[in-house]
Amino acid sequence: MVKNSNSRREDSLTRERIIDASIDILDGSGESGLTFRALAQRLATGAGAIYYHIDNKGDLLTSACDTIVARTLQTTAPDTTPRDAIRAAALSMFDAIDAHPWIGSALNQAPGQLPVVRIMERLGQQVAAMGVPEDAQWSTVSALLSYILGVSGQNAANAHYGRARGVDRSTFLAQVATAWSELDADAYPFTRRVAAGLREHDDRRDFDVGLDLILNGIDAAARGR
Amino acid sequence: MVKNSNSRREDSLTRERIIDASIDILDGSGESGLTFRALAQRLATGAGAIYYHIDNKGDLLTSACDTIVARTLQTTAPDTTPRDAIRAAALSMFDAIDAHPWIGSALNQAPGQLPVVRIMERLGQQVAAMGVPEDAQWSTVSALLSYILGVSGQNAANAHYGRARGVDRSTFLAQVATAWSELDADAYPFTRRVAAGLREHDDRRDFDVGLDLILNGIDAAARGR
DNA sequence: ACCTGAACACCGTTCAAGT
DNA sequence: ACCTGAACACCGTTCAAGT
Repeated sequence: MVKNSNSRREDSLTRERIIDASIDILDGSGESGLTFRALAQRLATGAGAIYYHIDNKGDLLTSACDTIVARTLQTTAPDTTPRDAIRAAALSMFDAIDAHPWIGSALNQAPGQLPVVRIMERLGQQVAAMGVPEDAQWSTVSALLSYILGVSGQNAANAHYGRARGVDRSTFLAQVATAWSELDADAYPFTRRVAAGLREHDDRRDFDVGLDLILNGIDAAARGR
Repeated sequence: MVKNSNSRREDSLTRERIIDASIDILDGSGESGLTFRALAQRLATGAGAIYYHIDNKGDLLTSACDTIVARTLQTTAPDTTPRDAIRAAALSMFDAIDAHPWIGSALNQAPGQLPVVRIMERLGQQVAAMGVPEDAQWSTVSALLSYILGVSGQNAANAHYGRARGVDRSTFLAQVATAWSELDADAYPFTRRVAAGLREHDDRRDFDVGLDLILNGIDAAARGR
């Protein structure tokens, strides 16, 4: 903080600048667009220079993800009920993944790493505040976290799939809906029944409803004994 | 079925043989071990020959995953309560992912594809049997599916991480636990408190508890109105 | 200490050529 | 119809050489 205050040279290579450039590339071209060559070109440097500041590609992706997660959780309302705080944090994560789909994939590749821990910590503090007994807090938080990461991963995969095929999200969902409606009627009655509605479903609302289901279960267990 | 009954030539290349070989490689060397070159060598053929039977690597991975998922769901007990049937299906999926960690990753890369649909269909039929009203079935199934896929993905990532570092699962978890216990005490009280217990936690039991939480929420909602 | 960029050891995929 | 295997267009990562 004190010494080496601001980088005098505007173009000096720092870990922060590398991560910011990575986020730009990831937002613009998706996960497959982030290569060391593309990154080096954007930063007007050599590919090898990046390794002076970054361990490897996994480190780069996790750090970029962590920047977004930290930013996202920071801007979440603090003084509400624990349950509302969990919901607010989860929904703001959903929105962040909607805006940066690659995060969903990055989170699922970084078990126990900082970005996941940030989410876990937020959940854990609020689960404790909800009155969940101490010996049940871990599994409760795990359940919430798994649910959030599961939705994240699927959203990321949907975005990735759509991008790869060069179609937008809704046309991709329409293709899936068509495929589902053509499945065998005896073996897949539920999937066929649900296929038609797939197009007009609101993912964010579905996420919220599922969250409510889990929170109800937690509340019941916390009050139950 | 009728014509071309059994491949006369023991070594003729078929889609099925390719997928079986892929499963062997994935089980033995993980996702990064599955390359077209390694596969071609194992099948004593050229790399390009595989493309005559398989669209691309994604298709290959999804198909290999689907083989395991189909096998897994097939061997699940049929005549129990809907709730028990959901639990049995989910736990057998957990065990399958434990045995073949790459499935967790494959499932999360194949949204709306056959292996995921198989799980969804199973869940959907039992959710309907639980008495969940029709207009709530989709979001209910989505919640269960997201939870299962979330746990899958994390298990797969844990296995992948461990393999990459050349350590087994428990030493990897021990490393994570150490890192967690060294986090800032003010910012990460929950994570630090939980770090010590990470080593001896039973993932399968945690998964079961979380599942119960969601199923309780579903039961309450189904009876509630 | 920090950066350069060629080189290494791989990938998935294609495609002319074979049978 | 099915297979071969060289070739193409990439990757992440390393490392001698520069400043």
